Amino acid sequence: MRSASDDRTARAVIRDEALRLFAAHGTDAVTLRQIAAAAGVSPALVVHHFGSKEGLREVVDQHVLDTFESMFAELTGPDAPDLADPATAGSMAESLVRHLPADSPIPAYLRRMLLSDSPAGRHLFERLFQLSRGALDALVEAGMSGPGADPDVRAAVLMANDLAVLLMRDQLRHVLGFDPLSGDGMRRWGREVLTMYSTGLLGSPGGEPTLPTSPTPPGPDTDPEASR
Amino acid sequence: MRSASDDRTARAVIRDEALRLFAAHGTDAVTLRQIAAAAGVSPALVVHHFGSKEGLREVVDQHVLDTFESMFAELTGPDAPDLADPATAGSMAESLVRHLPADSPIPAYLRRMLLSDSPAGRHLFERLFQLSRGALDALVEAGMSGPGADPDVRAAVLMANDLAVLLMRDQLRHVLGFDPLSGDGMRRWGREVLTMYSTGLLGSPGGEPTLPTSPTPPGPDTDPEASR
DNA sequence: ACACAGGCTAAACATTTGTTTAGGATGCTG
DNA sequence: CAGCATCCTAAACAAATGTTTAGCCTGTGT
Repeated sequence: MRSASDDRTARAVIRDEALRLFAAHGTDAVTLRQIAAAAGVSPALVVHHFGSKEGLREVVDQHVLDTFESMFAELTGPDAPDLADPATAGSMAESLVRHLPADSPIPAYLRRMLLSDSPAGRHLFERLFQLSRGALDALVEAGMSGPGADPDVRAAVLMANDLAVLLMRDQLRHVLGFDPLSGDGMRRWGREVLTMYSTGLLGSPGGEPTLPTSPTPPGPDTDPEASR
Repeated sequence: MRSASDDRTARAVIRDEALRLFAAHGTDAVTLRQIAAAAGVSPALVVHHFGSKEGLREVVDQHVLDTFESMFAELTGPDAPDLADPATAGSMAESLVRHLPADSPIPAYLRRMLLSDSPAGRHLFERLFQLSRGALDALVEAGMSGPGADPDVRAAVLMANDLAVLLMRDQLRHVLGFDPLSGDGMRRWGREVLTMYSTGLLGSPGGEPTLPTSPTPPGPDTDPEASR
């Protein structure tokens, strides 16, 4: 529901409530009457402003995509944070929740877009893949990663690992007991991931006395084959 | 539609077609009339056999869960394959598609279960987490992995990385150009993941920065590393 | 032969859905 | 004030959905 004093136009209120409901339950599961009720207007007004439910969905889609793009413009823009600095080199999912209020419905909405096979979802996924591909190149440039046997696949693996937290956020919170996208959760999750990225599963993290003997991984190979 | 000679009972045909349609489009998006048409029966017969659409959904759910459990019984059973052997130690998602016909709707159905927040989905996720937790213990026991700073989180990270391929299968196929859960795709994907798990992103510390050119085409099933 | 049970269907039903229609209120402009 | 555009609503509408009703058909046991 909206508060009594709200400087947003009714159109904006409808759009925001639709975004919230779509993110929580999926576009198909939400009815025009639910949206209208949440926005405090009549169902007919929703259609009046957006033409149809599909029209509303497209406006919400674009609104979320615009937010997404403007948020990542500063990550790839002129003064982008240094990817080589492990303090700033967070995951894409982390960057997302860090730039948004904690109760923002946008991460959940992006999750639904990524899981759908709509054109918008595919476009978003391609954008993220480009982003990951560029990030891998930057890591290689900085000497923090090898290109792998197949750089495209390596970039996809890194992206998949990253997005997995966003996609399974609720289930992970349930089994782990904390939200992996909360401030504290991101630290705990990120520590394991960074350890894995830097030394693999066997690496010797500082301060773990109970580790088995094996001093350093054999490191038998780097890039046995060229990229395709 | 069903072929003329089909030894399954109509009840089984309905269940199988419902599974296929549910996996492809989601339970809510599929109507009783679609299921009936696909099974070649009347909508009323579906209700006659299963009471309601919800009853049908529960039967399909249980059918898929039974298949899942029986499939993983042999992975944790008396003569379980050796987790320490890299030739058999595939991911959970891999094991799934390996034990199923290529056109089975079950992976897609499990995907939808994992992404839903239904009790069945949560239960399945917990089962997978237990499985992953046990697999990590076995890896540590075999000296192939450290426990990490936080074993629960490490097990969750490994599981998330694993399930990510299942959840984003279609999108990954779209950007990579191949199905990461096909036989060939699993090799290409698994190679990157195993390299990462064993040595991290940098490989051997003195790794050469330039890509060696190699005429070797993709396809050989030789594992490049994996000490053993 | 007869009754009867089970697999099965056509048709109707109640509800919900997105959408349209017709018009009310309010404020701005000549 | 008159005219008019804008924002908005109540009510009706058509289509689709899950479900119920009533009954057909076929095989089987007595």
